[in-house]
Amino acid sequence: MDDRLKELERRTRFDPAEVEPGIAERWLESGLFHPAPEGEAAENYSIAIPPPNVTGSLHMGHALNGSIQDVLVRYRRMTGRRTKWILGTDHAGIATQAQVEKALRAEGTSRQELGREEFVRRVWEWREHYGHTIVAQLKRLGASCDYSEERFTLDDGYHRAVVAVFVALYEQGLVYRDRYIVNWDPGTHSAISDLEVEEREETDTLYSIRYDLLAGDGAAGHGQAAPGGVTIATVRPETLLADTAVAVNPRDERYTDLVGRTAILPLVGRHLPVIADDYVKTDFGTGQLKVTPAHDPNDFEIGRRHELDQVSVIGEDGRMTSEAGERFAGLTVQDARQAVVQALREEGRIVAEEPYRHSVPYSHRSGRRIEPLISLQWFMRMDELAAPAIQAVRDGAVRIVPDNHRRVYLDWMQNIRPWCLSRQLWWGHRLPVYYCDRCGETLVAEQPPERCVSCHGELRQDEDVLDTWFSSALWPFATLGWPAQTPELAAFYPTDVLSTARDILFLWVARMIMMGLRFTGRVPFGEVYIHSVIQAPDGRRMSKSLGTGIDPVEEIERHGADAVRFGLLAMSSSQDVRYSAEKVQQGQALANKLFNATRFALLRIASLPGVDLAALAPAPRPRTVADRWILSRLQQVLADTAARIESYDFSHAALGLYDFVYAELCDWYLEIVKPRLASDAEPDLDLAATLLHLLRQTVALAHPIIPFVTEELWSYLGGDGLLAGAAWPRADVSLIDMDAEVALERVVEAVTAIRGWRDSVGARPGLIVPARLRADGYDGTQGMLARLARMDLATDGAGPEPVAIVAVPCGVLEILSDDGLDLAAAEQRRQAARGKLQAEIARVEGKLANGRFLERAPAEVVASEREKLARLHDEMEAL
RNA sequence: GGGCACGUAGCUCAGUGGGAGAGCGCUCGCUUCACACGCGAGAGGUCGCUGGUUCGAAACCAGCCGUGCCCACCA
Repeated sequence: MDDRLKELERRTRFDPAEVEPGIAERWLESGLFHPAPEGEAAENYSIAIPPPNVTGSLHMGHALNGSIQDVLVRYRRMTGRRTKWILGTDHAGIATQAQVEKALRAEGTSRQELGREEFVRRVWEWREHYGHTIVAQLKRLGASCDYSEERFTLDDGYHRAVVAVFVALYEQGLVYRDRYIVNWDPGTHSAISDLEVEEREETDTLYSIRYDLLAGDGAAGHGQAAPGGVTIATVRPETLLADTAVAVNPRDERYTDLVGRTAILPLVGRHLPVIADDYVKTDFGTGQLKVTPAHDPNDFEIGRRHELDQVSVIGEDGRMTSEAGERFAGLTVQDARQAVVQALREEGRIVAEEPYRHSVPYSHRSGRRIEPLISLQWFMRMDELAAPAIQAVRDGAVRIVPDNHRRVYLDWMQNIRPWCLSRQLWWGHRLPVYYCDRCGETLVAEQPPERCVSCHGELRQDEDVLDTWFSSALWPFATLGWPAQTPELAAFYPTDVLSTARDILFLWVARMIMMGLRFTGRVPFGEVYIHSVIQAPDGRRMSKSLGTGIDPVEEIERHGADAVRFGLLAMSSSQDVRYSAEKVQQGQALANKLFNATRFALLRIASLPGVDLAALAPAPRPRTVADRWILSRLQQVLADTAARIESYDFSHAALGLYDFVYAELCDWYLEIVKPRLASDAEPDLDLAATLLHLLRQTVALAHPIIPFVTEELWSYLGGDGLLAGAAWPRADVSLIDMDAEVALERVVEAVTAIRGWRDSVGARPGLIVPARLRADGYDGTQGMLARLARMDLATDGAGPEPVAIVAVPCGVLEILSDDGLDLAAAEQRRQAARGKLQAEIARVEGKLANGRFLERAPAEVVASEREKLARLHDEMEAL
């Protein structure tokens, strides 16, 4: 026995922490993860990783998606495809800037103090320091990304792609600048897109407020209030200061005579035209609406329709502006609300107050309440881009799995709205937009122009940066060198699949499809796989702030990367799932089981007299029915696993593997062949070759799911090179043997029945019980039955009368001695079994006595029920 | 307001038209010469409720109850 085997003999457990890092290192050094950019995308296999935030660390979502993508990538690599998993990180504008600003505050400084250039330099420094954490964690997970070509959404090449796209879209008229109402986030001090807003249900007070009408429409008695007036309802009285109209529905007969008159804004005295607009609901409140174009998205639209003035009373700092009047200027929105209510109350204008439940917009980024404001921003018109992206999903050029997300995608795309692209941040792709202050010219260009083309004046670059998702939208092709037509682009674009959770379906996936089609003329990926969201074990969101997060890295340290991968894959499904520590445990157990099964087989084979393990060629050389059975089962699990991986059914792939290794390979096959491996027996070279073959195929089959332990075992099983680069074992239909499967199923059932009986009569585990088998279909399996059930089977049919009978498939086992058995104890159990059987017989008999059943059920179902009844009667007989 | 899921053993989940399953937990028994992160045997379920379709429903349909998520501009 060589030294490695001796060392293996001492390792009674698989210790992940001991071997996993070393194996990861060997993979990286092998170059297997870095394919040459050759061939065409159609024959190659590629996945672009959803780029994690550069400041982030691995969370459960990353761990699950990393496991999923790695299964796909490792499987394809083993099937011989040239496979590339494109890796990189996202600069994550707001998130990263916020982190660095926080650090600066801790240092007692701020980005304003440092200035833009220095601040950006500091962020790059930060990225250098902390930006590699998550990549290192992906390596630890075993993710077989192409680490030699890590991209970053802000590196030079990527920036060129972003600028080229922005300029092109501007020239095509899709990107434009507008003073428009945006979702202003006072927390990040920036506009954010609709998708970054989350609505929260809150209870506020709904105030009904009376506005006077100008007497005689301002003709006579100028400034005098007319009787009656209008009553509006609002939850935001502070915005009243910015009202510029009152609106009613044109079909609202109560108010037709009001239209065209003038209301007087309380506290301010501004004259407000009463206008008619379809937006106003006649059945809500009084049917009279205050119109505040500068602070409400709906009112903004009404304002545009009616060319109303825009008065802004809330500033970007979330405080009231001077436009709000001396009395309120400088107050926070909250304080202003109280102050306005107080003032209105003093004037007796509040006619009703009631609690009101409604949804309030909050920033997904900062958690602050969104302040709708009018602001000069860059936008992108989406309808023209959406049309082909809708078509691509409709006609299947992009297939969304599971397909219930398809409609969600289509619905959203069909109602798509302009995208606010600009962000008032410093960290990101600065807009390639240059203004001439002298003549007002706006230039949009890839290269910064020297001077204004019109007047040769000085140019000033726009201060804003692009929404991070704008650069992310280019990910599948910008990472491969686009706009240059690189070999990488030819070899790996379009990618094959995009795997992600559904929360970024619109934010990212839809935009990639639109941009991919627009700029490469092709879909960026053929399939989108939407995976589960892993919730905390109690069903809540996993989040740091709730304290419900579970750190996958800690789990890896505790249980091994294989265990975590297996667990996450086994948990995953087409819907959200709770984190299951048991599944991880199951994965750890599987790794250990496989390790020990291999260890056992190798050590036994090596100790067979005259056998040279190194010279033994693995091959299926079945000699017994059990050999034929396990080889047949192996083919089935090979085919199943391949099919399940290809159809994104990872939980069944993982659990099917577990079942094969545990139940069939270890519990039955290895137990059955143990005597044939006894070192004092004549060496069974066929068995040795078969076992080696079996283990090598099993380990290869399991590799995409649990790569570390299988790689480790591969080195003992004499595989050439690394398993990560080995061939996937294809199922061989010629090895499928239904006769052997039937025979073994029968033994398994019989042994299980006999063990149960033994337990019920209190037979000591070591006790060999004399018995006689009177049953069909046990040719070639009697020996294993006797040994596994601890029976001494009589060979002749005659002999003593049985003292007890045990039912087995297709017959009975007669027990010939009651030594060491408490037969009476079995009685209760037998009664229970009889009761169960009786009920079942009654059920089947009832069925067969039902004329309608006989008449309408398919003939084969009736026949099988008849057979079943006969079998049940036999079993009853035996009992 | 609209949409998508889900409700099966104590827990987490499979099962999509013909005798209710797994892992964990629980009970009992085992140092059986790979693994005690092990082996063997068990207990435990009116498959949310009510109707319907069907010879037959955990599965298909409808309604209800409960839970989760997404989308949405009624002040």
